[in-house]
Amino acid sequence: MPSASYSAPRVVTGIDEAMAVLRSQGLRVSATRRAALEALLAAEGPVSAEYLASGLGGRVSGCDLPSAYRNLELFERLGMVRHVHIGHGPGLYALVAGDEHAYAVCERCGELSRLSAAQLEAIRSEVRSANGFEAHFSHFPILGLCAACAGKPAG
Amino acid sequence: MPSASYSAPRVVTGIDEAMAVLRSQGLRVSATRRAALEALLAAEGPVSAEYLASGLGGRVSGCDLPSAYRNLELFERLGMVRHVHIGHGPGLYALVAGDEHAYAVCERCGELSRLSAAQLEAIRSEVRSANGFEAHFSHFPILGLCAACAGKPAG
DNA sequence: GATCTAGATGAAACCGGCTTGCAATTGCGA
DNA sequence: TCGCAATTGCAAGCCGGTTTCATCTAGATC
Repeated sequence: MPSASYSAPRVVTGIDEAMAVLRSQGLRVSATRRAALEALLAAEGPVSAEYLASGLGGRVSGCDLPSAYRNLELFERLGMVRHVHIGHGPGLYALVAGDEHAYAVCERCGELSRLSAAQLEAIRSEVRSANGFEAHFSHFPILGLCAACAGKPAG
Repeated sequence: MPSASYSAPRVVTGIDEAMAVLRSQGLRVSATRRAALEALLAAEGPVSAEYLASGLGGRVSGCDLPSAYRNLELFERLGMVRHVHIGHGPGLYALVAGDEHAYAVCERCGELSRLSAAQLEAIRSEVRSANGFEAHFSHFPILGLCAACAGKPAG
């Protein structure tokens, strides 16, 4: 599920900055959009559209699910938000952060491991020399076997 | 969507070999399973469960969709089949082949590029040294920008 | 401040991919 | 050949996500 349109990342750190981005594109700053952005800023990690629409479980103000999807897609197009797919559940959305990172998931035990920007760059450089692709690994996790499971025979 | 259970690859090249694998596990060789395996052998590349259930569009005998999914999942557990997710559509299933490979998809123009086993091994070795993971890239494609799109400014 | 209008919202229905429940069927060992 | 558990097909259901459309509202214009 590659995003329909890829856009340059745009790091926003506060609600006013985010709303300025909207206005600079001639888009409206509605109560719903403000709520969604505030929820994203308040969230501690990537959250599902449903959780966001519920106002992080009631902690902040929410909106209906289709609107959440519409706005998340918009924010993503503007480069303020990215979404990841980890596991079988829904996609998880988060504001674009300064430090890029990615996840690796063990297919056998489910262990989740985070790769730093430096580690990613080494891998990316290997892909670049293989086929010229400028890869990022932020949308899908890297799948495989963690060190512990790789040592054991296949179940 | 990592597979629920990872299993060692088991390359089968013919229908008899595949049925022997089933029998060796105490599983039944039903007409439906034989049909599914013959369709997979006849398919020219990864196919969706729906296309498989239709008997590759009527060319061979098919079965109902839930049975197709059940059997594909079984074959995957036995290591004979793997499935990939490329683009937004359904997962695509194929018999495990001798030559491992993976895909890279450009997020902007959609270009699909195949990575050889040797190229993959170089990338995998980089991941291994980063976090000890034994990565494979056969379930999700590697996403990024192809050489051509990476050169142009973000749209 | 009142008016106007395109852009945004919410409610409901819809969609595709996949799974589950269950009665009917069938492979295959005895 | 018989018996029964594994397997099947059908129908319904589930879940993540999208579309439709009438209503509402941000914000430009007067």
